[in-house]
Amino acid sequence: MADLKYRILLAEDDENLGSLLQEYLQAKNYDTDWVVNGEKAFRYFEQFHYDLCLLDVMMPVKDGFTLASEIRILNSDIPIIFLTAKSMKEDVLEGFSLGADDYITKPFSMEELLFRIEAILRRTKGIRGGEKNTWKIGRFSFDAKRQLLTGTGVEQKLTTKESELLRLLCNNMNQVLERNFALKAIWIDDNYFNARSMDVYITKLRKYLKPDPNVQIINVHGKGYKLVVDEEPAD
Amino acid sequence: MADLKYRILLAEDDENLGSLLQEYLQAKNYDTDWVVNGEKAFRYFEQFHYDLCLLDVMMPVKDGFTLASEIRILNSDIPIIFLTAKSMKEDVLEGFSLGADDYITKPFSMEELLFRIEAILRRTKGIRGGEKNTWKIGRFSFDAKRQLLTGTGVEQKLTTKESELLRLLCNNMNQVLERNFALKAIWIDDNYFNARSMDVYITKLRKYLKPDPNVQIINVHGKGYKLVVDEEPAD
DNA sequence: GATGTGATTTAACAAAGTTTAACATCCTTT
DNA sequence: AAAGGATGTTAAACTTTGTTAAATCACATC
Repeated sequence: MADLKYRILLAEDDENLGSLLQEYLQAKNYDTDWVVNGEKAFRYFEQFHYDLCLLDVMMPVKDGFTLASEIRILNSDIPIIFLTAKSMKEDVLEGFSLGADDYITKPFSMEELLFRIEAILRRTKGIRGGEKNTWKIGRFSFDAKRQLLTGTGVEQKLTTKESELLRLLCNNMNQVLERNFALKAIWIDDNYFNARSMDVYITKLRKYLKPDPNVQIINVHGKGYKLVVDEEPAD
Repeated sequence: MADLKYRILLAEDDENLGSLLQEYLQAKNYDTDWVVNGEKAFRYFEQFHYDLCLLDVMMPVKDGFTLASEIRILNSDIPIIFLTAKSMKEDVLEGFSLGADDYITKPFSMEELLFRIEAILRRTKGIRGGEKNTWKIGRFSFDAKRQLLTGTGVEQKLTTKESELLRLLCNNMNQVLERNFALKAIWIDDNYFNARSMDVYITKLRKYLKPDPNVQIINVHGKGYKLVVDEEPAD
């Protein structure tokens, strides 16, 4: 259970998106190889073993569909998810005929993608290691699935956004959660207004967490936020 | 149970869409014949046996409506689904008067179409091969076929709409069921009023499910709903 | 064809979720 | 210390959803 990592092949030519996705998937404990075109992707696929492919449709050198059909020759079972721009209905449909298991249209949120990945792995492999969805935060306990923050007697129902943000903070407990990363993960678009919106949510979370002075959301100027919990001296 | 395949007649002049649909339906275990105009479609219909017709409205040689009325002369029972471009309200209505069972506006997703097909076959024939139609929801058990929600002593009969909505929620247990998808799947049209109607049904379902506090229909603002069940710790 | 019954939709108002705006404060750099 | 950008905080604006009841529709029965 400890480190049965699934391996993902990610083919995406956009450098920003690619590295972001890789980082995110790594953080989620998927061993992810990222390549920037279909040509390289195929060479990787021949050489290494993967449990799932994430292919951008529009790529230089070799597009995602062509790549998929070649991959299918080598392996008719491996799950394939296409990343595609909106408004390409027909193309997407073409993709299905090549045996894609799913597709997701840009822009998408990280969480969305993760969900699709997990759903597919659940179908093809067994259940996955066990997505974590409850945390202890000082004297609170947070249930992301139920969107519930309990502790100090009261039980606080969280809204979806509050819950998603807190979940990200928990995933990066004691580390810096980068603003941009959180924005892309939750709001998809990291524009000015969404950034301000996120600030508002940070304030809200701080208010909820106030009852325990050992729990803090610390701002790291220009970088992001860090959820820190000072351990109670064992009495 | 193994290979009782339903047979579908698909009449669609767009080559891309046609072949794609055929492939998809084949993959979903429907034995599908695809023809590119109404003329041919009729000849096929005379000659072979089908369980369902999927007719494009706009076709050369013979349009879908004309075709449908001719098919109705030969067989007054067979389910017919029209594929139609958006913005043809009146035409669609005309179609219904010819005894169409349903219609779906382009562009549509494969999933949407599949759901409609299954819904209709569910109504007309019995249940389809591998389709799930009973679920455990916390301490309830839901039988979609008989539209019955049992648990906590009482036995609640559900109306058709209640049952279809709950079925969709169950199919996406613990995931977000998108508002739009549900609307298109159940109400066909995703306009404002139907959306409000759906809200009313969510309230009704919540009321039925209230007796078990571990079962919740959580709203995801702007996205949809998710049915979450907290697993009882096995005591 | 009128009538009654349950299902579904429409209406009306309440409540919650999210974003935007406005202004205060803090950090960093110069 | 001053300036400029980033963050904190609160409240208003706006959008979506919740809930209940009345109106309408659909269908069975008489």
